[in-house]
Amino acid sequence: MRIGELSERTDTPRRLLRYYEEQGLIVSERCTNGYRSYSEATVDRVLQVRGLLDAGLPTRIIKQILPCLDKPRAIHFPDATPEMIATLERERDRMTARIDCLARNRDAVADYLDAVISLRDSGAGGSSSDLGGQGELRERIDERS
Amino acid sequence: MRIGELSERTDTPRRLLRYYEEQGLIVSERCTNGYRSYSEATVDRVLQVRGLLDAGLPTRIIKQILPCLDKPRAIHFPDATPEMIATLERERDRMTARIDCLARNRDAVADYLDAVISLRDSGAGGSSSDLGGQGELRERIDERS
DNA sequence: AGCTTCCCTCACATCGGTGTGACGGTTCGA
DNA sequence: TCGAACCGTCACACCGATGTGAGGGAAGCT
Repeated sequence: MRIGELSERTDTPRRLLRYYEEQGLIVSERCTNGYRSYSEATVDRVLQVRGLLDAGLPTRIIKQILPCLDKPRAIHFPDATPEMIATLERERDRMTARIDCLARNRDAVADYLDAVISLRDSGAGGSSSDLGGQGELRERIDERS
Repeated sequence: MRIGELSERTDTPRRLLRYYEEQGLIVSERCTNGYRSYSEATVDRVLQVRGLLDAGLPTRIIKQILPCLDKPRAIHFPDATPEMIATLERERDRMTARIDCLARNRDAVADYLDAVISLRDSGAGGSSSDLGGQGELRERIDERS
């Protein structure tokens, strides 16, 4: 498939597809005219890349973890140098930290929404003040990195 | 506490603390000389902000969800306009998507690491090829946004 | 042939988070 | 009283992800 179709199917500007390729996140072949040609699998790859980018990982890191993600999860581990392993372990832990932070805060937002919605549905209209209501709000302390 | 201490305790450049304040993510009082003065709670707030920033949320969004996160989780819902609620719901869902994407990929990295390490420990030294080994690698397909 | 639509490369612009330094005031200990 | 260490504002610079457009081929329709 050419870049236009890939762009549509992934909802990603062509500009960015070329950029991702330049950063080594996706690959393409070239037709006899210079057009880029992508395999079907690139669609998922692009979606994956964009998800990670959106989750705050820089292209540099994404590029490093991509080899872990290759489709048939074959047993072709590259050289797997100790530094490479250390890097992956570090990134795995950073991802875990991100997940925890996001989850905590998402839960807080969700709780807030649940409370405000049940409040609204049960009649009470106004804004601030009032203590000693019937809706119990559990504590939620967050910190992190 | 003044900005220097906050900076040390949160491992955050003063520059950024001022920036976060400018973006409305933290607040400060001012001493009689113009020095900023922070409450103890600001330490956690800064950590929280940095965690979210690191997880890919822009300050604009963080600012919007912060009211949901206030410490005693009091019942002082502000006006809570419908648009505000809609925004929060959207962000909650985006955070969930991020979490899922990160978790999937983190698990893939973790599996890869487990495999490569157990392989190394069980003797086999080399690089690529070989199919039909004893370490079963489960499939792992990811996509997303 | 001409027109439209796709593709190419190149390059400059923007935006958000961050680094850095200039320049000046305050606090405090030697 | 001097100097070090702290604070303030302002402003320019950087980097990574992204937008945008210029200038030019290639493919396909009519």
